[in-house]
Amino acid sequence: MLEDEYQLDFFKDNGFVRKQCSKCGSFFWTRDLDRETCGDAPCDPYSFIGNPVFSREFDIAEMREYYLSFFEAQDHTRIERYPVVARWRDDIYLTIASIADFQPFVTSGQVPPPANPLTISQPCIRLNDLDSVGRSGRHLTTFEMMAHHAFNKTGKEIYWKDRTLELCDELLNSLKLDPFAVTYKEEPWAGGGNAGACVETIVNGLELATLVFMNLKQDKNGTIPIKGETYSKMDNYIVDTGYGLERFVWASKGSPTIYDAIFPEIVNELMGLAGIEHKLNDPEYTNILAQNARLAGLMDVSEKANLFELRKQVASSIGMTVDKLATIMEPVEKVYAITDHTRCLTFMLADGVIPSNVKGGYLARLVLRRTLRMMKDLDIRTPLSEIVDMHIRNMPEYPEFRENFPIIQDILESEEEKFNNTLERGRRIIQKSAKHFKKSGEKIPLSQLTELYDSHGIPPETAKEVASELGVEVEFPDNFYSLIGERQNKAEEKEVEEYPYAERLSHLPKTKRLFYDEPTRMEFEAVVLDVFENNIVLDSTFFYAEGGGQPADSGTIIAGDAVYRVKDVQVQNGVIIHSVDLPEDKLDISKGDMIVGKVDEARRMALARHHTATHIVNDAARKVLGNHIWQAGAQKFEDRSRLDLSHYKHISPDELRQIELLANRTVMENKRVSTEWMPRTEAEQEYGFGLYQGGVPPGDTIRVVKVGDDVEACAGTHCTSTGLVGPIKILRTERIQDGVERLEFAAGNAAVLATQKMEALLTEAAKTLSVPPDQLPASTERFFGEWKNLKKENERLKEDLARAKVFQLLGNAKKIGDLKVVSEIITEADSQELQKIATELIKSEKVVALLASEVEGVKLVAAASKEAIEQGIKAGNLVREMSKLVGGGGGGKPALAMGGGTDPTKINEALNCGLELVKESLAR
RNA sequence: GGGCUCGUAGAUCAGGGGUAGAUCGUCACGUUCGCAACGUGAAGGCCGCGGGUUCAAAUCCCGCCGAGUCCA
Repeated sequence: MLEDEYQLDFFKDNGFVRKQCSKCGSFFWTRDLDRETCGDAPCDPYSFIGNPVFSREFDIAEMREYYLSFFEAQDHTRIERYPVVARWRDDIYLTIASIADFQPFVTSGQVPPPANPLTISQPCIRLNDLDSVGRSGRHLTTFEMMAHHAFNKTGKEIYWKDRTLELCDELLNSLKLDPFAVTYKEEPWAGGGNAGACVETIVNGLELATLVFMNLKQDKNGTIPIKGETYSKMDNYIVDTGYGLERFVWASKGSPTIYDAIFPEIVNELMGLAGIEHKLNDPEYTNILAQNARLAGLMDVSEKANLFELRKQVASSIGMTVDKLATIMEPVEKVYAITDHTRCLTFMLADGVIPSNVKGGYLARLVLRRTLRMMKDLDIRTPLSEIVDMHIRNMPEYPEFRENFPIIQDILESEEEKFNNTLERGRRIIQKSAKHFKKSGEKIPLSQLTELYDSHGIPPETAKEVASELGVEVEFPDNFYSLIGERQNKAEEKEVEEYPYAERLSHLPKTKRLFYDEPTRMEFEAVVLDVFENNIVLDSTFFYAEGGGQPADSGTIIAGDAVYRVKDVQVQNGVIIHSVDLPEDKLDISKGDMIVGKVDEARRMALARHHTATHIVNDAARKVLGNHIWQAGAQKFEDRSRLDLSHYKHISPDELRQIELLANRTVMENKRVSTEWMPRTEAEQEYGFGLYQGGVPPGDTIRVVKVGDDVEACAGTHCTSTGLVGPIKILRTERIQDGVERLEFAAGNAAVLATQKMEALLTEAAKTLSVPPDQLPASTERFFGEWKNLKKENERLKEDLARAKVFQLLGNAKKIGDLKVVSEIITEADSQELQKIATELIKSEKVVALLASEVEGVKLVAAASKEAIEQGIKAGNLVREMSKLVGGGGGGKPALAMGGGTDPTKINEALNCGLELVKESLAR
């Protein structure tokens, strides 16, 4: 990065000098001629702790308001916060910075910003420093990034670097900050495919703001190298600032940690619940916290080794043993982390994240379970929802939190229960495993521990605790979790296949989509713009191309005498490609021809019905289940449609009926379905991000479809009024993931057919039982019960029969030595029956049984009573040899063995063989 | 999106090609004025569903359904 980038008039005019930090070597600007270091930690310590930098203390709400009104007074428009779930992005789950609100379409210049310049305080969530939260005194999972943004274009500049620095400096001056305390450190910035110059605003060791001047984009052929990539200049250049709201509040208070600065009431409450005295007015106590925070500011405490080093340093500087310090700090750190994590959960859940085991939901569960684990450690038994309630009370500026509280409470309760179940299950699994290894006297091996964690969610710490209760040792390496990470085989990145005719298509204009203007017209004329293989490109079309979960239309294209069946329609960069069945070898069409297109109306209408029905069902589900319902995916077919919804528990049969009723009511109300093309930003502001249920469409204008109370950005074809959808019948539900429920339903004709099909099934089943359908449940229950009883009785009878046969069979027994050998064919007896008879026979003394029957081939059973076994008879061996003769195999235990084969003509031979074997065994 | 684990009696689980088990709970009987406890006994199983391999599948293989869990 060129140093010219930082030679600003602002610095020159305000008495700044450029210096190089004597410690880290980076360049910075300061008014203090004697300054040698850049001001940032670790080059400078946290000197604001116990020494506030502003004229007065601010709490969160005051500071936010101060900042936003300051920039409003400087001609910025205040913008409402965006959700912490990045609904408008498909590349990230959570909003990680204020600029994320405007990516990708505003930053790329494709869509105008909601205002220019603007100011916002955007709640952000970053989970990458999870381990440091609570320990470092400054890390948070959730923070508000206060920002002012200016979106410039070549020739239309709002303001750039000088004005940005000036605004920052004025803001700080208005807060009565010592002008000599602030340094502006040069730091090239890159991220998310963009880059630019950047200035960090640092005061007394604390970075308060980052001022990014984004004017570069990643470019293979670029000439500007930054951090191993090459970049080139963009036409649009953006002022991207980030002021840490929480850090401003902290700096204004100078409290030992950021946590004590931003939510002191909740920290104190939790300290009380954990039985810790949080004596912030005791100088000795605050000194410990302050020392800890100052030193923690200098190192990365997410690593165990560093944490121990921190403890050592703090302990020695205040004259305390490391162990004692650790016993003081650990619970305090956990309280801080719990306070932070619950605030994070408040934002996530209120903004509609449903905890789950995949995707964004997993992040919520991760935070939630970490919190519960720490609460358990501290023996805090308060329900999570009560702590979240404290946060909600603490942030009245977000009324939506209170509104969504009932659902949040419900989610938290079910999550707590799930976690307790998992823990309970985990305990049992460890106990089992521990018992197993106790027998062999081994330690539980690492492979076992990784499986416990990977498959059952049992952290090795828990395994150690539970196993030690049983006296089994557990050891695991410090880098256990990173080992787990390495075990995961990285999914191979699939290369995006380039469409083979992409180059050819790029010269064609975008196809006019006339089906939007005249949704009921199915026949049209158009001009052929290009033909290749079996593909036809037209200037305009009424064929809908596959997209938004709606399959393509089919139909015919007629060119002169030739009629071609359209089998697929796809869109590539706005150009619609009609793929047709190739009749012989070549299409008899060429550029410039006029064709007639006919869309298959029945298919189109069926798809449109299912599409409109999807919007209706989505809306009904939201009304029945709650505001957190979000479409997680959808697919339409001719005969049914499916809709995946984010929901934290199973949809009950009763809820399902309500949804179905409500959906059909919307149909019967016959509401007009309206569609309208709107500028993206305007649509977002009017309807919110609920628009993006079905994904985020590209482009600066989006098509807004209103179906009853449902408003979505959607490019699909719809019925013109809800009445045309016809009946809606929900067919089934399925849980496709934890936190996502799938509804399958049919609309219109398909709904009637589906109902008829179900009715036919019922009638057929009822016919078999000769009862009317409404008696089916009672009858099936009765029949099933009877069947069970008969089965049991049958078994009992077989046993009785077996017992009855014993006497007769023993009478026919041959004497071999002093053994009675029964060798018989029992007609019609299956192997189970043979077994029972054999078992009965060997209850008598000195008996060997060789039984056979001719059922599904040949079944053989041999059995030997205790005395026979003692004389060397092994039923298993007998059966094995006998079975070979009948063309099969068999085996078993000395007392009882089963076998069989496929050749019934050899039954007698097999039995004789058995007798011979018994003789042989005895002879030995 | 990728990986792993598990579905057996009302509950918790064992078994892992060859006679379906344990503990708790339930019921009956005994003991008791009654209860708890105890003793004796009994009932309770489409071994998740569907295919395949095999003489034989709860057990092995494939698919489906359901539950859990880790990672991105």
